Amino acid sequence: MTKIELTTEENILEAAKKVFHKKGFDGARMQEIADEAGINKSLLHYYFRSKEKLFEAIFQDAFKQFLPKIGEALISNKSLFEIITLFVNAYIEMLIKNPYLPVFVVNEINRNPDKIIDIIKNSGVNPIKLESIILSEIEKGTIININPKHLIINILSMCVFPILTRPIITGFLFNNDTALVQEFIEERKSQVTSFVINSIKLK
Amino acid sequence: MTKIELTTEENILEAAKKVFHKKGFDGARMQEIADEAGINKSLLHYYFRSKEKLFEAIFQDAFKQFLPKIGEALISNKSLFEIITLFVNAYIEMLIKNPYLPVFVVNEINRNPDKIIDIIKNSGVNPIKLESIILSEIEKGTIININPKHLIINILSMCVFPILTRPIITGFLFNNDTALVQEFIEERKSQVTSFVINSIKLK
DNA sequence: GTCTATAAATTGATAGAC
DNA sequence: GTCTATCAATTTATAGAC
Repeated sequence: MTKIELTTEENILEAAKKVFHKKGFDGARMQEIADEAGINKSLLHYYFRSKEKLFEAIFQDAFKQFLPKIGEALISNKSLFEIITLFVNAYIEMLIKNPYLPVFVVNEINRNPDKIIDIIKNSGVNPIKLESIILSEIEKGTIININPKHLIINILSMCVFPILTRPIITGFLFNNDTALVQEFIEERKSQVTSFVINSIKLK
Repeated sequence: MTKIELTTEENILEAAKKVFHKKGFDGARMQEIADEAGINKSLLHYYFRSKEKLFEAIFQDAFKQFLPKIGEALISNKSLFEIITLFVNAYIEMLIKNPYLPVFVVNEINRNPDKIIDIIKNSGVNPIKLESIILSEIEKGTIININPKHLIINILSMCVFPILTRPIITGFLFNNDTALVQEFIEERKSQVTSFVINSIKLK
């Protein structure tokens, strides 16, 4: 970890991310963000006009990161199985590094769908394009006939859900042994990949 | 819908459930719960001592309901495939009827894991017992060799995730066509079932 | 740009009449 | 049991000195 000199604005954004991700909009306090950033509360309003504005900045970032990116995995004509393998590994790895991200995004979107829709519109994010790839693989006869939307949701579900419910899993499946849970989450990368491929490959 | 005469306490609990599920603990207001119940704010404190106490009552109920119950599906020596089919159908059906339940539970548990652990302990809920059934099926050679914990999480993931992320799915996969999304969620029952069985059955 | 002081509004909770 | 009135604490936001 290199200690980099941050501008005040970057400093605020980092502190706000930490607090908003952990407590959500309703639970977060401007005072706590100021303390976390080591500055005065008024400065928050000086840089961002209101709590809402500051939140929007944080949420946009979080949402973009949460959205599945298959860009890198798509390069250079890889097979669907390779794409799935690469994506699952990269996505779970990102989620491990940002454990609060899924709860934060999912919660805020459900609590305030209307407000969020506007934020998303302004973020210029595009829907994923994996669907057509899956369809062409079905036509080619590489995989079984399956509704691409369901396949996509199946994959995402199995990546994100364990992160979302980690505290419950820890308690109920692993008797609060956090080391075992960490191992379990790591295993998901290979487990999800093989579970999916096993289900859609032609016999 | 039959209009049943409710006691004041039941009335409060119903209103509190509605508000807490939708807004979470931090977002919920005692005033709003009182309005929803058509009573005075002070009465909330008369029946339940504080906002926290009222919340605990609601959360315990929600958590119990959220926990997968395979009790009914286990009766009378059904095969694993039948158990999975019955469970997935019943669980998704329950989630459709309680769309705010998963976000509510997942969010509160992540925001305040310690507080929640106590509540869970007092609720007397037991860990699920599907694991041993899966293991015995593997020994019998009915299904492939798979880590039961991963299989269980896979199934739960694919049931719950679409409900949790419904607003995002609506926007990105269905261009905000809510009727299509409803149909999609209904399809999950059969899609998840066959996806799972397809993956674990011996070829 | 950054701080102190304070306003203005909200909210959980209680006291007390009926 | 139910209501009115009100307190006490919190919290976002602003005014103004430096």
